[in-house]
Amino acid sequence: MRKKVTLKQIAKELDVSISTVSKSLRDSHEISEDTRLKVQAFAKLYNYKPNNIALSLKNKKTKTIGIIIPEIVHHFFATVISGIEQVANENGYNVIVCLSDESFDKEVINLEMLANGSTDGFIMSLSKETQQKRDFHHIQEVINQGMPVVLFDRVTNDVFCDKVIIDDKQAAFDAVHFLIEQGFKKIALITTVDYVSVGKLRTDGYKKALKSNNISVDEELIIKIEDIENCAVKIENLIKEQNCDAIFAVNELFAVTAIKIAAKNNLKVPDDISVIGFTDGIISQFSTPSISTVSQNGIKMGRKAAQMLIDRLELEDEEDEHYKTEIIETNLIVRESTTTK
Amino acid sequence: MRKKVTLKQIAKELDVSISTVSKSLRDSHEISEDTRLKVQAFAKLYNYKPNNIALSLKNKKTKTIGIIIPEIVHHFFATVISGIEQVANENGYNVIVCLSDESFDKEVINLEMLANGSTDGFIMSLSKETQQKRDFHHIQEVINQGMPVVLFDRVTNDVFCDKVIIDDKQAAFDAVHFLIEQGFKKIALITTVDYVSVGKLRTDGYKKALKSNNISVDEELIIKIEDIENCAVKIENLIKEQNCDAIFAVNELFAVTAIKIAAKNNLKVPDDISVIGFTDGIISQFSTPSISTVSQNGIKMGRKAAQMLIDRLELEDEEDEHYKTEIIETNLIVRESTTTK
DNA sequence: TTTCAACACGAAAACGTTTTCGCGAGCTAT
DNA sequence: ATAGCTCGCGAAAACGTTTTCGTGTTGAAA
Repeated sequence: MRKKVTLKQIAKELDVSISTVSKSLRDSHEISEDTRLKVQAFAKLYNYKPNNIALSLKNKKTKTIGIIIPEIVHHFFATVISGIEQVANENGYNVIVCLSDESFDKEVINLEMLANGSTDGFIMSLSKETQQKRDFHHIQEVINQGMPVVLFDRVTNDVFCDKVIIDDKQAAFDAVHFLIEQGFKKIALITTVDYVSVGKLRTDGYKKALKSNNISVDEELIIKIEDIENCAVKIENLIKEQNCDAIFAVNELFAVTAIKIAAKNNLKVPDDISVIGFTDGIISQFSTPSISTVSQNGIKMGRKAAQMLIDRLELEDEEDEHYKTEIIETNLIVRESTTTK
Repeated sequence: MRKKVTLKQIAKELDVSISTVSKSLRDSHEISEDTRLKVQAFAKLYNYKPNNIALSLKNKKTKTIGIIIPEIVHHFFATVISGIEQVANENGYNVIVCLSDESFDKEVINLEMLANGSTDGFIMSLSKETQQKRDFHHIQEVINQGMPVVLFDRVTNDVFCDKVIIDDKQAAFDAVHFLIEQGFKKIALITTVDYVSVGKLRTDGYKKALKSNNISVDEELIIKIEDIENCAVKIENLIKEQNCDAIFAVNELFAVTAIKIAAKNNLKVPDDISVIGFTDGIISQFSTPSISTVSQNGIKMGRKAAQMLIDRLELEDEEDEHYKTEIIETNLIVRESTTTK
């Protein structure tokens, strides 16, 4: 087993000082060509690579970005990570991923764990529980310690930092407006409970679209799902009791479930009922019928978030407290689950 | 901005030595209760937390696991990460994720980057390109340096280390055997090119099942997909020209695509043709009809891999070269895409 | 011959820990 | 009174780097 070789060992072998070795490898002009070449040859032979940990300690920079997200088994989050990783890689950064599992405590623990020197900054999306408690002291804490944080998707106004979001309200508005344009009048909404920020915003967009088209909002047509487990019954009730002609769902799980339940009740999508989802994930693309949806462009979101974080890290000198909120454009992808009335 | 406080700063403030502070915080009996409590109170006040990087350097342990996978936007890999993260967390480890993007070069770069002190060991699944080139020197290299490596799913016999796999051949055998039991005779196979190890194994299982049931293997019924882009035409040809009564697909993308194309050609699944996929991902669960499939249990795979790696890390003393290959059991999930003939 | 610059290199500090060892003060026992 | 022991603490090394500064040797200029 050939353990990694250090500067000290090279120095000893070649009978020079550690400084000389270090300088040689960094092509310092202080070192004679003779020595320099000798050292470089030796280093190459033994495959010397500087130890990252030592460098991190010395430079007070880890070149590592911490990502904290609710869960990874979720296509949208996976795409965001993918985007972050691209930009991180292009800039010589690594990413370390922690999952909060939608738990406030885990979010805090992970954050504190990584804040002790492991990362230079964070990119995160809030857990449900955190959004519910509205407790963001842990995030404020790391910001106060001088670590940049970028929030994405599930953000909050209560903490000042860079953010990357989509215009959830506008996107929902567009989707519902599209349905109205196609001639639908009785449009139901399947959304989340209000404390999930994006759910709330999409609900707002839905209502706004109806109002601006002079359709009154019927609360009977709106169902709010708490947890995914028992959503089926609620949706079934909706479909059976209200004979709506279209459904807007705030995520693709709700959308595909609605489609399945419609089929079960002998309603064909899109002939009998049109459905639009949110998030252009695997489900929307591959289900039958494929689902018209609002594309969030997770890759772009991740890339943007990473770029903002790295910019702030490399700026570094004086930190301007001028935080930005970037809005990633969405677009409506029309597929088979919608038609014209 | 309250920067993180260090031992040195505490020592200075309290006018004691660094050693005294360190020992106090670690409840050393060498320190009088007076001093100990004083230091602890002060440390708590200033929210002292030891710097991970410094600890890593000192202990020569990072408590970090490197994960290198082909891509993260892939439900199976996401579940594996999820499983790894669970066990890592339970044991006080962090995970740092790198994506090879199916590229050999990126795999090498990532591996070398992380091998320079950033992680204690690796969990990885080979990129397609790596499997094609059959070049594993980079992996052997880090193993030689004394870093444990656990390979999962896409593994190779050419490198000696711990592995976690499913019995791909057996699982495929079971799936095809199930189809035969249901009365199907003309069973097609949609698989990958042979250098993808798991694709090859599943193909073998398919053939074995046919033979053991005295059905001859018809190469016309087997199509091998190189890249996902142009799989549709090949599958369409298959469905049109061979009137098979069932299809076994080696992943869920192939399966769902087959179903879509069947529908396009006025063949109903499962009435006209039965389909079994591989990988119990989002698609299989939510497509219509839902897809019968072989469940790989990614979470379990990830948990097992992490446990094996950590065991080896904590064993540490003498490394027994006795590498194990764990096999995660699979199970056939029967849903709507299959029926009886 | 003296002076001074250039050259080539080494010593040491610094990053933040933990841990071993040593040392002085105070006490007990002979 | 003195040896020896315990207690409480500090100095220093170690992990692997980079970088500043100092220093000795050499050669050339005055």
